[in-house]
Amino acid sequence: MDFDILPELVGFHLRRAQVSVFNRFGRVIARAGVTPGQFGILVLIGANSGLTQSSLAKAAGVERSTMVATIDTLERKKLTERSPSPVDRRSYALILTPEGKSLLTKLKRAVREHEKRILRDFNPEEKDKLMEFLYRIWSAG
Amino acid sequence: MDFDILPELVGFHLRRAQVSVFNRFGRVIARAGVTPGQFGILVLIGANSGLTQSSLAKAAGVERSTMVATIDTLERKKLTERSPSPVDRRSYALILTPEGKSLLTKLKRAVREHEKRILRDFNPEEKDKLMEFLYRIWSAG
DNA sequence: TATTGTTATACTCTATAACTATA
DNA sequence: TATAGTTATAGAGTATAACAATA
Repeated sequence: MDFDILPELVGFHLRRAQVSVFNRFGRVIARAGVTPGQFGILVLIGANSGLTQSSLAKAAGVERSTMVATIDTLERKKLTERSPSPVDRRSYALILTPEGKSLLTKLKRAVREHEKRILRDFNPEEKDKLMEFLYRIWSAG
Repeated sequence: MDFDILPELVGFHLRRAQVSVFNRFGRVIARAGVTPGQFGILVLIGANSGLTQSSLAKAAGVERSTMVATIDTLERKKLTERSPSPVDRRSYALILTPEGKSLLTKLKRAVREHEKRILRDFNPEEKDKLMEFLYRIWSAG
């Protein structure tokens, strides 16, 4: 198969690497019943307890309406809760349940292991360079 | 907003950079009525004229059944054709129409311009390093 | 008037399983 | 028996537009 110009394109390599990493990460955490996207949401709620769905949606880069089903799913799994906001009766203060906190701790360990495997033949300087390159591509967007 | 461990994860930066690049690329070629995925398919057909849907699906990393609708779409746009295979009556020989060839030439120019913009503050050594890193991540998967 | 969460709806991308016609 | 293309179907993931409650 001739891939023509594709192997010269950073977009091609970027997508192929990202799909590969996401698939592997997805398999690792599927055992815990969550997806890579849900992991990200749990991290954000864990580190910003009491935030609203709107600010969470903005941080995750999706619409408010999209976040509704995401939070519904996490609530059904008993990982998060919509607690009433003390200051604004329109909104909820999102928090992790004890089970959510406990699972998040385990997931963070799993993701660190996964990252080590991804970067197992990168030395520390290469890892720094990679992170810097990816950050520069994103921030130029 | 506290992103906690996310900015330490290569998976996070990889995804964020890829989404950013794909969105920008998508806007560039949307004027021509095609998506990034369809661009990739056009490149593969262009460089491997007469290939079958099955081999194309395998190269693109999707199921045969998924490729049906993709080719239907490109055919509706008059960019590709299912011509009869001279050797196997079960399969088609996929080819670009003259319009498909002409559009692909323009799209390749657009993607090269787009790549230049993405990498505008990468020097040649950095670009090589980036491509190498992404290739290593994918090939280790 | 503006914002928060929600619903209804639709569209894209993907997979699995079963079918048909060929090989 | 096995393979190429297809269909039916389902499930993520996403967006837009409109709505009620509240600010």
